[in-house]
Amino acid sequence: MAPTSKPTRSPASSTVQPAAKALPRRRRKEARPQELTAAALSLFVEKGFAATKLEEVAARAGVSKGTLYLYFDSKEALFKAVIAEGIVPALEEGEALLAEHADDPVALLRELLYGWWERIGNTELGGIPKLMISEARNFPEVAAYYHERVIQRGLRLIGDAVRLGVRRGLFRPESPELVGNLFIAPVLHLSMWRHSFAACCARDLDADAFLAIWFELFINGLGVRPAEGGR
Amino acid sequence: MAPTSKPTRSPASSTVQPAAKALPRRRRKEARPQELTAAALSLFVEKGFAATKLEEVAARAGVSKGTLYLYFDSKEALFKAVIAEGIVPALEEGEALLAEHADDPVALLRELLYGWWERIGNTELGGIPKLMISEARNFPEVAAYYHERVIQRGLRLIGDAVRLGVRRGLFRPESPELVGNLFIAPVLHLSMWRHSFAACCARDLDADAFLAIWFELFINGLGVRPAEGGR
DNA sequence: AATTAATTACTGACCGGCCGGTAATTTATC
DNA sequence: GATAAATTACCGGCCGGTCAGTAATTAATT
Repeated sequence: MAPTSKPTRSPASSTVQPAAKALPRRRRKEARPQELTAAALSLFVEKGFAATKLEEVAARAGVSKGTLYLYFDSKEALFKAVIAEGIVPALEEGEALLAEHADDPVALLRELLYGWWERIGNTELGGIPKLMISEARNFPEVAAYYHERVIQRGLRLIGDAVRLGVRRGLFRPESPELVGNLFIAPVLHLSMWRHSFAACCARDLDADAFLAIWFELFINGLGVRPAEGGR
Repeated sequence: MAPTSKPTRSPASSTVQPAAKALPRRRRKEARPQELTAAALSLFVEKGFAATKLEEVAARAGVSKGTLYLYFDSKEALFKAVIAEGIVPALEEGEALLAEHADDPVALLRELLYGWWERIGNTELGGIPKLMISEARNFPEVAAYYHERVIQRGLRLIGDAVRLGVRRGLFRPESPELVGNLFIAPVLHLSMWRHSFAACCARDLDADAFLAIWFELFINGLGVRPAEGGR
């Protein structure tokens, strides 16, 4: 970390070294942006946005810092590109599921849950929720960008699925917004755990078991009840 | 964030100014540590650990940076003191509830949930979960400290409550560790939301409604079912 | 009680290293 | 040899941590 205070003793190499040894210095204008955002993603996820040095990003992409500035105007611009490229496609896939399973809200939610896990949570992209939560307050512009293009869109999708279930009399009629937030909270917890404490000093959770229990508990808990109440 | 890149345009004042105007320079050896940890807590919560400048902490405590170093050896030492002072007492209170409600696991869980919200979540301390998740990987020593003294202890407490309910035939016999993580995920989500997006560019959630729905859904979902299954 | 001596809490200027960003230069390609 | 691509050298500001010195307080001496 380079921020205000270095991690003092970060485990990984602190010396910046090129990914590959001095290659003959190729020119590959087309491939550069992707290589840079890929390198940036893994470093942002690993150390956070503020703590990641642009020189490292460049080195991991096999390029010099100056080259990075040929393709991105600033560190924040690079950040936005990482988000746009990484998350938005997966979100579109999720929206396709809505039409596909409109007749079965429970199956839809299950597809969304496991689909998210496979396409995002269980991937390098799974570090993005932690990244955004961590940096939102210090980089409001990026946060607004993410909130508008990812969070609102994702919550609308879940909310639609919940409304579908309510309309069919499968779920109790609670606020779709709150229920949507409830639905994602445990999976976000899972991915954030993996990218924080589990990455430094704690056991990881059993993801498959966790998701299975959660889905069952959620559907069971939201379902219309027989007679008695938890209260 | 001071780290590798400044927030560039952080909303708040970036000029450091003393909390009170130049007082005659009092000497208050006894009160200093508390004043410093209090100032540090609010700044850490507001901007994160790495992004908080020690000069700011000192200024908010009405003291100079040099004085801070008379009481704490380093920035990390200050961090640990903030954690220890802020969270541990509340945790002890929670453990007292276990004995008090050993006969009624549902009531126990409700007390733990709402107690946490009142004593931590709805307080300045509510920023600590986000803080720790954000900084864990870059400051593994502090993370280990927090994991050992707060997380493990808290999860053990919840796990005990769940085991109690299982033994009485109220809850289905799922892994107490996973169920414990499930139980806390939404409340952590709530407090982290408040200290990230809600603090910069999104609406806050209705905490009371959120907690009520969550508790009902959780108890209802974990309860032994009649016959049919969600799958 | 007044003066001085010794102690201790506190200050703020300063240092060294770091990193985002820029400009000058070199190398590749046609 | 002209142009585009990439590198290297460099700048300026920032911040954790240090330290020589100052102000407040207490103790000793008369």
